[in-house]
Amino acid sequence: MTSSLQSVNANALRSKPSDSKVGLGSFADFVEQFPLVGEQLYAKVFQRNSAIVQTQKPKFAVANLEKILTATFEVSAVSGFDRMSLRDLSRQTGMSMGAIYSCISKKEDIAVMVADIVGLANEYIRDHVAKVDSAFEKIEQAVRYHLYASTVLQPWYFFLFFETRSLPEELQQASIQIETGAIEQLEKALLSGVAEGEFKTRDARMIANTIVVLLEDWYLKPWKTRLFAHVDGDLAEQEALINNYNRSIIELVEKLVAKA
Amino acid sequence: MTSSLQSVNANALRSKPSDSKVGLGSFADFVEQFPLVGEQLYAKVFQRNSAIVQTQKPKFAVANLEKILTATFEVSAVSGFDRMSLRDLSRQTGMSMGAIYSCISKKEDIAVMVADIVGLANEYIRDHVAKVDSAFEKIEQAVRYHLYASTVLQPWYFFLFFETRSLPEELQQASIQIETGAIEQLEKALLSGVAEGEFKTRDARMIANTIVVLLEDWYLKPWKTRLFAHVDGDLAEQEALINNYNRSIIELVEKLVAKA
DNA sequence: ACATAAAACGAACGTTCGCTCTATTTTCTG
DNA sequence: CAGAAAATAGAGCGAACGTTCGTTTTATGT
Repeated sequence: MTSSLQSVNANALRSKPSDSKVGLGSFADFVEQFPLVGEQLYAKVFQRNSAIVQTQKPKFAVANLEKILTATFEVSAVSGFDRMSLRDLSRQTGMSMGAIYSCISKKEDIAVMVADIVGLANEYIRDHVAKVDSAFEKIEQAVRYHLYASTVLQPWYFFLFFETRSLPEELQQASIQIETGAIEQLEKALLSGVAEGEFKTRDARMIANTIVVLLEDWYLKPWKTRLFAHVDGDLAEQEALINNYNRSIIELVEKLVAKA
Repeated sequence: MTSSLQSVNANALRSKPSDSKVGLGSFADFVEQFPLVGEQLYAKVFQRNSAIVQTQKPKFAVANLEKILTATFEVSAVSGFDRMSLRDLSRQTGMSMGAIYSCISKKEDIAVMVADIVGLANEYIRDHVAKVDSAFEKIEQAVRYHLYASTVLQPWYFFLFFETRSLPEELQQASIQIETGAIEQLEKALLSGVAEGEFKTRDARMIANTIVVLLEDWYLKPWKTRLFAHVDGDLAEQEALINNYNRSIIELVEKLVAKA
């Protein structure tokens, strides 16, 4: 019960994770700066999917998208997207069938929009990491940014993982490539660290893969850390839990690469 | 492309993994000895679920269960259990609707039987590991046995992971407990290794959790190692791939626990 | 060869699905 | 505050779902 996954110690409450000038600050800072939080998130959903969203007026569209997506996450986390009927969705959102279909045009559209946002979030991560120079810091920032983004967007990441098969075929491929892309990005960073003498490992791909599955674990099994039990609760507590898990991953990587 | 996840070197072809007297031999040995392979598997399904299986004569029941479960794995790996209609299943098995319903009594029963077998396999793993003394060997054997079992039963493990939500509530809990149980078992082994001075780590739970997610990765993402592309093919090649992945995990653990 | 019981069959059942349609209400605009 | 435009409600559509059932076929024991 004193394990790093469950307990939160005082050190973890620090929020000064990196000294790089492009480095990411605390989770609180991230939440203020990340473009896919709160109202901005659903505005972005509307903006990027105006082709499939039927409602034209942003005011209504954004509000309805929020209702629909929130309800989708709630219902389908329990029973899955396929078992969620549009009548369930109507009940949960308080919207009528017509209201829902004046916002989306097919049930599948909901899944498509989720895939789009998660893909966008991963682009942000990729772009952010590309700005970092040192190999080790690349990894540190990739892990941190990914944890932050997948905390804020936990239901989105979770949904995409489990409901990929509800997507049109082309998007299924794209969704798999998000994972392989993340592995390759980390592997590249590790290999360049080895080339520059910063790291020592023969097993870059295994390490990269380990990092990725640990990151997936964070948003797939939140009950392991009880993070999302208080999702509406204390931001400082969330911060502590993330920093704690983040540090566990980084320490693990340090041991694996025999960092110089 | 020379990474440990994808390449197979000559060393990995060895099949003498352990010197313990209760230690597990090669994958080939395991396949001969494991009670949930080939015909025995479906006989066991029938035996343990005779209460819900409608067909009485074992001869018919076993043959039909094999058809139904095989077809379920094939269809629902692509489209998910919910989207798989019993008409799909009828087409894929070559059985009529009536024939299917003279074997099972509800669609849900299929998922229940899968959960039962995976649960049983994990009991075998637990019992096997309990016989081992040394802490490090406990971990080694747990990893090896788990990889072997989840290779042989890959569609079963895969299905249970993705379709837990199709189970009755009580079994959903049980299915989660399989994972938490595995983590706790490994954590205990690690902690006892620390107590005996065999290991040195402050982070037993994180390491245990890392092992478990890597084991899950093996059966969830077989395309990463292309293992199951030749599932009907060369046993020696499978053996090599498993040993390779197994060794990657063990080496990783050795680095993490600073083994004495 | 026959009798009996189990198994296989497939059309049909009631239900629910995703989705559409239109009368009505709400919101925006001049 | 009037009129146009947009959004809504919820009944209704055909299709597909899981399941049932009366019947036929097959296997088994004598």
